[in-house]
Amino acid sequence: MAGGRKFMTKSGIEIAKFLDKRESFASAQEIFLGLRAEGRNFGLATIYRALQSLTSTGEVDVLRRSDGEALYRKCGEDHHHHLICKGCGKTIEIEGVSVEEWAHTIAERHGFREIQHSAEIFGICPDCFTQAEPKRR
Amino acid sequence: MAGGRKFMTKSGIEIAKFLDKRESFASAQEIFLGLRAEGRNFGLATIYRALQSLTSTGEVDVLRRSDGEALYRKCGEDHHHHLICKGCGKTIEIEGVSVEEWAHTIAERHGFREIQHSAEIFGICPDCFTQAEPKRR
DNA sequence: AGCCATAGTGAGAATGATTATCAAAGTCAT
DNA sequence: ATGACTTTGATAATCATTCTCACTATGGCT
Repeated sequence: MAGGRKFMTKSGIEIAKFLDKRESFASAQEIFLGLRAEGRNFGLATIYRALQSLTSTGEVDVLRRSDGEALYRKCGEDHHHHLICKGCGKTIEIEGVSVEEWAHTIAERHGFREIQHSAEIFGICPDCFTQAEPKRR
Repeated sequence: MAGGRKFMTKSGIEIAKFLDKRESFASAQEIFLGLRAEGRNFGLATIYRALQSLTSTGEVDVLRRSDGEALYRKCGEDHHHHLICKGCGKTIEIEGVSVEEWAHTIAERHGFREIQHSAEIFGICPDCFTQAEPKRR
């Protein structure tokens, strides 16, 4: 079920590499600017295209910031959830067996099929908590 | 912690009532059109303002559709999660003690503070499953 | 090498939700 | 009714994302 390696264009590979180096979620615009800062000038359209492709194969995870902007991150391919720092954006992949069970149980109780679920935890990481000042924004 | 009743404008009250009658999440645009269909012509700006106010007091829940559009729903004021039908949008409020515990445990293990979490379950409800054809869209 | 077919790129336009403006209309205690 | 203040809503402005389309790179094939 885990999408296997799919064909990826040259720019797609570079964009994936860029995400590999980050430990936090990044918006398409941040990726665009980040690559530009490295001298790699991709068009926004290319970035969005690559991101779509990467998310469709499951190589990249997406989630929505509260303002609706999409954030992307390169992750392990197996199912997992995230613990995200509201200060610096640092993201930790976590497992959630109890969440899986919970979703399954609830869904069954109500007769729902084709279940998916989302579960993320947000908070302030120890670094940001001690430094009164968050690293980002 | 649960935000108490806050002052609400006249239109805000009408918009809240409109949401009261729905059992599924609605976008701002849907609310706009729905009210208009009832002969209540509010400006979009007014709808968005009321929605902001309602969500800030916790009277209305927000979540993001996969395309990033915000969806609103009048809910019980105590903390809960949602089971949402991907077919008709029908939404059921559910509790998730195990999720709360999970979030708390994980956060503590990593030293995170000021924890929040989100957890929703999506699936096809029994009605939509039997009728091959979903009610909405 | 030269040539075609096809996929990939990117500047800029188009879309669409949300937010900001701001003048006009409503509210209310005096 | 008067003035101080709030609410409203038509419209313009933002901003992320998607679409267009001419142009370029690529890969086979001779």
